[in-house]
Amino acid sequence: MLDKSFEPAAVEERWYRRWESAAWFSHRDHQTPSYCIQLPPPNVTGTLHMGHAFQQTLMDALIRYHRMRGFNTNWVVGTDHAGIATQIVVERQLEEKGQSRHDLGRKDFVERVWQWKQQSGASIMRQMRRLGASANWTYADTEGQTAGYFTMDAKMSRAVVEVFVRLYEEGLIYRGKRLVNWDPVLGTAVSDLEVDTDEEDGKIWELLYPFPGGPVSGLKGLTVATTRPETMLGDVAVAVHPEDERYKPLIGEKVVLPLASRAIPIIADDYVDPKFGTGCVKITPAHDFNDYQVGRRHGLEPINIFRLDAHLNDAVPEQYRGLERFEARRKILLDLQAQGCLVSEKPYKLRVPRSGRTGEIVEPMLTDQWFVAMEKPAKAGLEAVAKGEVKFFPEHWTTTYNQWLENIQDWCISRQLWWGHQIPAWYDEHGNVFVGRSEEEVRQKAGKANLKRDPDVLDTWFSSALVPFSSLGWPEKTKDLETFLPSSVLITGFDIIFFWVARMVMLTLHFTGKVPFRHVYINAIVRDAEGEKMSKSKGNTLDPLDLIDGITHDKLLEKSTVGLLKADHRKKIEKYVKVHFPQGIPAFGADALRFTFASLASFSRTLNFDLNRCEGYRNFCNKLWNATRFVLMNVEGQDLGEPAKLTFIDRWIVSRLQRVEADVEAAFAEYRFDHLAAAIYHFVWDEYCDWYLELAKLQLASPDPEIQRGTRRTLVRVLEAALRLAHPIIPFITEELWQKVAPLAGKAGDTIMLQPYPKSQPERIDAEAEHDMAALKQWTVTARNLRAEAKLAPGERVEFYATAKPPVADVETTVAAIRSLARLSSFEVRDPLPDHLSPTAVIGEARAMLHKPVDPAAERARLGKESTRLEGEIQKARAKLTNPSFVERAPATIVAQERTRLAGFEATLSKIRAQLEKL
RNA sequence: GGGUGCUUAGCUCAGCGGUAGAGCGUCGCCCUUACAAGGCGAAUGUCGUAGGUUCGACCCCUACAGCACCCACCA
Repeated sequence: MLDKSFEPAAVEERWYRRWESAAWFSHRDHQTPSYCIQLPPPNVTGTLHMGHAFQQTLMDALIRYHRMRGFNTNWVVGTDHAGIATQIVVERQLEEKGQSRHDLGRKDFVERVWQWKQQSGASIMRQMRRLGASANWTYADTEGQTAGYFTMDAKMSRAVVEVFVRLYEEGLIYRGKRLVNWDPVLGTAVSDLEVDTDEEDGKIWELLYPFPGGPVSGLKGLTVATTRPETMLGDVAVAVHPEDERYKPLIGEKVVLPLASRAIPIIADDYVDPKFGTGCVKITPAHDFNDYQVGRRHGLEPINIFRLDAHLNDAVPEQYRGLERFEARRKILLDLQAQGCLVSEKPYKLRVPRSGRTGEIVEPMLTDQWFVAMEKPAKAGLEAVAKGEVKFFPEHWTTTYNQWLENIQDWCISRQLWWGHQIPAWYDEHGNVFVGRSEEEVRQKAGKANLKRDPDVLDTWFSSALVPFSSLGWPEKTKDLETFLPSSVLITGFDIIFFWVARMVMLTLHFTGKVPFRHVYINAIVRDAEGEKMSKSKGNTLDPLDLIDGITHDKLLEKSTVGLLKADHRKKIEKYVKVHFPQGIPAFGADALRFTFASLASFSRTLNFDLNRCEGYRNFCNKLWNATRFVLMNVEGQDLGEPAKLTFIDRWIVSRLQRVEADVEAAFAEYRFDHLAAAIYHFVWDEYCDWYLELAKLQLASPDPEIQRGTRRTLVRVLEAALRLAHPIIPFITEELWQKVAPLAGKAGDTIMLQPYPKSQPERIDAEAEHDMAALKQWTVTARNLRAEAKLAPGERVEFYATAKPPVADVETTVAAIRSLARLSSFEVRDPLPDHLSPTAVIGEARAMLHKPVDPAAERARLGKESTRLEGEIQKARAKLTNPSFVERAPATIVAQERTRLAGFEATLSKIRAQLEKL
């Protein structure tokens, strides 16, 4: 006997252990068609958030669905070393102890990060398991932690080195001194994508650069505008537009750079917009991307004025050396003012480039870096999508992908960090570069003993980009590469289309000639119930585990505010938690959470996570639980054998089952998880529970044992199929219930997760049964309406009269059902209806009434309202039908349908009018 | 500057060239032995605005407005 309500905690733990220890998550032979998903490897920077849980729910649903359909499924999982992000996490930990990574030294620091990685990686994998992820934990599990791969493990690292060496040998990786985005706090280059430029309030200054020989035609000098006055010390020219009449004569002349007392040329370049500001632009090639290009065009040598920590270096006049950049700005402005060279200072909105990781303002910095030439790979990447080898869902993301690849820049892949794949390049004492798979290989190639390895590491996305093939054993020619590449679908967020998706396409194509995946499903971004971005500082983040296990208000508050430094943040969060979670969060269980995610996964861009929805789906789980409980109570130990008779009610639910199975299959095929969740919900609750179970109660009481047997068989078989149907979304509860139901349905097996997925059988769709059931429902609902109208006492039963029998094949069964479901004491056909002042209604061709006195005024009001509605409908339908162009041009079926509707409305209206007369 | 998405019930969202839907919430009545995490019933909408195409538009087209996001080198 099942418990009275569904308690997820015990069920979940028990079944997950069983599934995993039985190795049911592993891929199978290579005979059957394969279905493979690559998990976007979570960063080992902490724990999983709602976005992860959402993605993983969808992936697991797809994997379970295809596994049940007999595919050789392989959900390849792993974790990402997440270079910068992880290094920062560990550096912060050291900071709390008053240490820096330099106190430890590189070797010990890296050792420290590895320790952290073990801890974080383990907690991530625990979370995924709690959610029910049927991932292939033992696949590519080099470190033996049943956690899949780690992007820095030995095997993955080998692939990284191999790719780097090959790209270098092909000339697609090169090293050079370039202007790159520099994070002065981290002391590393970052890629364009890792820089966020937001508009901020700042200032713009106008500076006067005087002519060396005194005023020229009334002008003291040229006035330039700048938002970064401190960079003036690195200026090498002033540029004007070549066609600008004001300055044309001055081109080739010089101005004096104040403070630095250097003379710099006036040059002409199209880049200058003569209409903006004064039409003169200071050129600082070493510290501005545009100026760098201008400088190159004019053969001007950049002057680097910053040290790597963004303090001024020795290239500037002595009084400024060593100053931090903003301190330098203040001093320079003061000095310019003193010299009369500061023309103006105005407030200005400017776009400030900040490092995505530290929030620090990045400094364009001339440094030696490694790059991947992207032009050729980008072309291939565009082509693969254009040819449909890779498809985006929703499709419009293709535009985003294309636009980025069409304007791609070379990718700076070197980072001046300690945590990551160290670049396999060595230098001799002359600075010559040697790239190879190992120091030994390089020594031999170079013929030199004294080599020094490049200290830099690779951008973390470099190794991520290889995952589709490196996780399958590349560079070995493995069977798995043939089987699981391309993978079936990638499920990921739009924020990493550039970082990751595009780069995987390019590099996988380049090294394997295959695309990495056939489909890309871009999932919605999870927001809170009000549509606000989830962020720690707002306190509106949710931990998926808290939704599964529940959490008290106090604990939640404690958790949300831990580690917060700012007092006003703390206050805001306390308020948020108090308002939104006054009672904390109840334990919804993993299934309810998963069902919520699925039902919210439409193709819209954001997903507002509403706790109320989650509660609704927990209730759904409980409904399913109790329906099973009912079935077991009525079927266990009872006769399920032949001969059995099926009524139209039995055939109806079987017919509905075929339809929902087809709907679910279609929804899976187009990644409409919301549709399939709704289809299952509606079938189980509104059809099976609300109607079939209620009617089954009657049939079980039938004197005919064949009807009883038929009902029991139908109850059990439909439920068993429904459990399999729902399993990919709600795996735990369906497994628990299936174990009890399956034997009764004549099914054997250790687990539901390896059972065949229900397949719609169109030949079992029964139009007659559906029609008759629709009539049964309609008559029942009408009778119930009349009951409500008549304000009957709770248990009160009344007589029911109708002018005709329900238009069904099996009148006897139908009438008995209506009597029972609408609680009628009798059902009699009388035409005309008895002359009582009772609530009446029209059902199709028939009229019906309850034998119960009614307040004439209330009844008049109700019928009046109904007749007004009908008059409106009639007017609309008539207007259509009297419009010749509608009758001529609309399809015949539509015209006929409209005629039928009109006739129906008119018949109903006349009956209602007759009743109104009587009142 | 370029691009994308969104605008439908109080809230969160589906939807389709032919009768506007769901969940949650709201309002009645009911503890009817599967389930009160429940049952039965009810109310609620100029489908952002203005045009156009069409016999017919919430749906297709155009413009506009508002919201959100992405990309881009204007000092």
